[in-house]
Amino acid sequence: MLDLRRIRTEPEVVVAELARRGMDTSDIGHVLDLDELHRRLGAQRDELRSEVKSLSKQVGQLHRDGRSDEAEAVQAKSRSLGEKEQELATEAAMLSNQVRDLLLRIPNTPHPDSPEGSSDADNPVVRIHGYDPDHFGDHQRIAHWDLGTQYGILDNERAVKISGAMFTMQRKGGATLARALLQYALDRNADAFEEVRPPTLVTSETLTATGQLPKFADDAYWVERDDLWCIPTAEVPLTSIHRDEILDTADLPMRFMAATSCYRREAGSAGRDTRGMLRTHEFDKVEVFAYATPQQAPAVLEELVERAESGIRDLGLAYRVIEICTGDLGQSHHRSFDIEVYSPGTDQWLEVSSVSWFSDYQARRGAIRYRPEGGGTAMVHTLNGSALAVPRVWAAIVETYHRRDGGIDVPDVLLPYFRGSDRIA
RNA sequence: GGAGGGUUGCCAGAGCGGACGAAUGGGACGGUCUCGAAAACCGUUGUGGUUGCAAGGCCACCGUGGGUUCAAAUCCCACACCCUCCGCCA
Repeated sequence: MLDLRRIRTEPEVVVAELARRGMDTSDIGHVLDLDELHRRLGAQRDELRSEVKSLSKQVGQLHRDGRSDEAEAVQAKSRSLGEKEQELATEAAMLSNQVRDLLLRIPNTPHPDSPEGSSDADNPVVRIHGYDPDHFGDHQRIAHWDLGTQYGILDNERAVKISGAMFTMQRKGGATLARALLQYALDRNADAFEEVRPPTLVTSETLTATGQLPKFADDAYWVERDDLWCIPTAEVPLTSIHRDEILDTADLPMRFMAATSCYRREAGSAGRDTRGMLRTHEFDKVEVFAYATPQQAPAVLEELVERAESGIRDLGLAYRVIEICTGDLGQSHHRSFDIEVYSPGTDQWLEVSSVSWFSDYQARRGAIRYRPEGGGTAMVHTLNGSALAVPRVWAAIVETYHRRDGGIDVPDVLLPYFRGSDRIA
């Protein structure tokens, strides 16, 4: 959520910033109009309230003095003022809700350094590591869904029987690999991040703080009976850990990490990437997260990118880092980088990590504050990134580590998690 | 799921229709005293909205949402959460 006060004081600047996303900025004008009306009515309401209060005090005094007849007259006056105040209060509350509803749907402003662009086609590649198309042999040019079935480590046919399309099931070494990746990602970030095992069913308030609600309700699973939502990422519960709190500035940056299942309806992408594990309704991911001061945020962003990137690098996979352009930035994002792993079997770059800086956009939704030097309170900045999203990394490993003479090797860094075996299959 | 008890400021805890943004104690911060510290004493100590150049003014907030009243922390209703007991259960 953007700062209403800032929209009020420099609307042209906010509009210009939002225009970089290529979006229609007319809502800013609506907000401004409604807000002005709201403040006008609110002031009138407060004035009436103040009068009612002082009249009420008079009534009390008159009664104590035994002048009840006079009190009655004052009561009557106060009553009629109170009715008027009620009307204004109702109207003001309605306006205030309208302003908030609009504000919740307006996206974050992009960072000045976020590259200009209108779609994912414009996302610049920041760097490429370990990619040489001639380096991969024919045995690596087999898609993971074929290899997975052949070696009995992927059983999507039965996953579909159990849960329907776009669900996946790994078996044997494939299941071990999925779990090992989580353990690996947690272990390598344990030096700086507190491990958390958060709830994965959350309230609407929680899902609103990070930005999924109200606009993207269709993308999330909803448990109607209990009005709870399945998290699409651990970012959601981690961000809300300190919702409605004022953090100790000395504690910042505060870092958390969590391995959780993530649930996505993938509404609108039916029929896309249906084979294998490239797009599934449920998958596991290790998320790293931080609350920071605005001053700390840029360095933390860099650190999160470096951590996500080195995790993929140490697995021996080819990857590239791209920066998200203004037209492709998610609603809540201020600045973002994606890490894409190269899948030799499908000859595609697969997004395996997204690292983002949200400025104070989420913090304002969740009322997460700190005390800056010089007094008062201010919104913290939130940042997060996938340390490792399992399915696509799983796919890239199975393809990359397929041996010419058959079998699939365990990447060196995962050996500690494979119960003494050095083969996935 | 059933029965009962609770929810007040940073914490503990009083208040149960009118002068209560809220006693008292603790903590924290500042000061006096001291060579220094402790103790003692004095003072300060919430968040948000709006208005104002400012000083300040006004308004809201005692779990949440409604209601009664001239007036609600205080009365009524609903809901949420916490605690105890019973049931069920990994």
